[in-house]
Amino acid sequence: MTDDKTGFVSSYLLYLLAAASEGASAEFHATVRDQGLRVPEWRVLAILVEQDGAMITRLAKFALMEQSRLTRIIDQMIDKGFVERAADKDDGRRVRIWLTAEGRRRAEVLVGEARGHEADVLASLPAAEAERLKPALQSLIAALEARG
Amino acid sequence: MTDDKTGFVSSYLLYLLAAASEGASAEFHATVRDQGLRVPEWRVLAILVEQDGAMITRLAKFALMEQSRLTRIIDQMIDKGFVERAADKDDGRRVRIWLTAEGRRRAEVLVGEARGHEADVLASLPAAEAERLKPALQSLIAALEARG
DNA sequence: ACAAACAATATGAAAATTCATATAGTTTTG
DNA sequence: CAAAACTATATGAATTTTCATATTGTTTGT
Repeated sequence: MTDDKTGFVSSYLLYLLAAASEGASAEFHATVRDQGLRVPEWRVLAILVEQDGAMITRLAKFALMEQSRLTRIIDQMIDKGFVERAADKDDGRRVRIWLTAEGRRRAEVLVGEARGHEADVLASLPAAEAERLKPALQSLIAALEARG
Repeated sequence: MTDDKTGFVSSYLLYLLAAASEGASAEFHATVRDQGLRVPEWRVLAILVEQDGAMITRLAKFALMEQSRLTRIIDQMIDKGFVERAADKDDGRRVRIWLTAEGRRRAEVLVGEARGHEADVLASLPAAEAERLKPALQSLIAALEARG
């Protein structure tokens, strides 16, 4: 960050993406930790709010993490009383994860704060740029997916 | 990723940033690993190509990782013969990291491939969007830094 | 209906990461 | 100039993450 605006790294797309992601997330992650949650737990909760009962594999894909890691995070979230495991009755291999009442409460509070923080970040950009940012990212993500 | 284009998460700025970063990086990280390097090692090499002799703290900031983690990664890179440690002679607390010949060779090959991959990713976007992507990210990063 | 191929999750063991703090060197202050 | 405050790096110990693979259940092909 400090100086060196000319080198390879500081104008390299993958670095810019990582730095933007890191920088923006760090702000909100402080809020998450203040509420006694770890970042991966917050990610799972956020997904479940709208996809309650999702299977492990799907959660892992969305939360951008490895399946075996997610499995262990779910273990912890169960211990903390945020979610529950339940076997899918049509396909015994599948395990579906459901929010508990407490989990949903926590998730909803955080989602509200996340929306606020997002608005805040976007507000710190020129309006024209703020408007184009999310579509640009969505289009990049779609392009990446399209290449397999 | 699969469906659900409407929920909170899939249009949440921080998620889009993380997903774009993850998705784009995953492609290139395969190349990095094929060359027997770990991702954090590649990050350090890329920075050193243009900031050889940087101190630990600065490297950590640029490589977006914690100092104590970087210290251990440097240990490994020394063992592999990619970099060397040297105390700063003006300030004995500082440790500067220098590329070895082998380290520079590796770094340069990878930087070349990174440029190629970046061009490739940008080429998979409409030209108008490709053009605006990096400036948009730089402006976001700057805005985030400005808020401290 | 059976074997083979496949899919979803879990788990052991090794390795990496984090967190708090120790250590060593430098600057500031009274 | 000594003590206090600070800065840069390293390190122990606990925790997380990864990687490979085991386990369990399902689908497909014959």
